[in-house]
Amino acid sequence: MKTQRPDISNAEFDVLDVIWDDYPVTANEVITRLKQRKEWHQKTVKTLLGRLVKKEVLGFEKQQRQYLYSPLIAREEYTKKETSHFVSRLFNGKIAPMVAGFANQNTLSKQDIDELKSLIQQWENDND
Amino acid sequence: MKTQRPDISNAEFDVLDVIWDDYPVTANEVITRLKQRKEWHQKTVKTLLGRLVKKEVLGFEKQQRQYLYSPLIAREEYTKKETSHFVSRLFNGKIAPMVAGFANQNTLSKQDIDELKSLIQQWENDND
DNA sequence: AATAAAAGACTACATCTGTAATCAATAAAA
DNA sequence: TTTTATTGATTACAGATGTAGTCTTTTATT
Repeated sequence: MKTQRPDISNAEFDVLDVIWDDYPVTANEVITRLKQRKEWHQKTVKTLLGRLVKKEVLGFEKQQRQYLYSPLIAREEYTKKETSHFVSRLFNGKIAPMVAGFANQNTLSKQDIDELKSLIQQWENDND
Repeated sequence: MKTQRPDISNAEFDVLDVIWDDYPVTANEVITRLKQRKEWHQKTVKTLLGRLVKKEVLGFEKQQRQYLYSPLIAREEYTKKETSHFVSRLFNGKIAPMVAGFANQNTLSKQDIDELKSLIQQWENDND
């Protein structure tokens, strides 16, 4: 059984993303949060919420007439899987070339470097 | 003008991927290469080639009755842009958390670590 | 020369996506 | 209590995508 990733579209991801920030949330709160970044009609957001529920990416419980949505997948789980998938498709599963490409396209800060060093340090502690 | 990424679908990417390996190529050669990894009808491959041409991701020149296809975008260009986009969407543009997530999901080899170290080394040489 | 095979062009069609509008049920307001 | 507003459910619809099939034009074959 291959590790499966739920198929989340771009628009759906934007919705999920603000829900991960803090949940459970009502549809209205989601709409409000998205207003900061997107120019979506509320109906659009509701459609996306419905699709995420159908895809079993979101769950909800009723609070009177409204729903309180919560993610059924943790952000970390999702990003880890997507990253593996991405690196495996574009970089043959090799992380260094991806970082190299990123560094070549973007500017790395001292902090980025320090964090990477720290990761390496940790790996070396675990693997001596 | 925002840096634009040509919109290449998953299936289209698989086609482009084998073309990047070596080109120019005829449709038949592309079909042959893809047989190793996909179970696609040749008509399917031809459709994808046509769509990539329409999207100006591939160019071609006639060789008698056949076409010889070549990419109009370098693999490196494409992967760099996709990576930036990916990291910015899923990790707020921060590369270290993405590497951390990857490392947590996958096993890093000594070679991966060495390559990362080397990248850091290089950055430090350039930024002292 | 008539026929078949092959290449690309065009067409097909179900599903997914982006982006809502309408409908039905219910709660709030007048 | 009749009206209105609000919530989720259902429907809409064009363009993208996966996955081919048919049509037209050439080039091989017989």
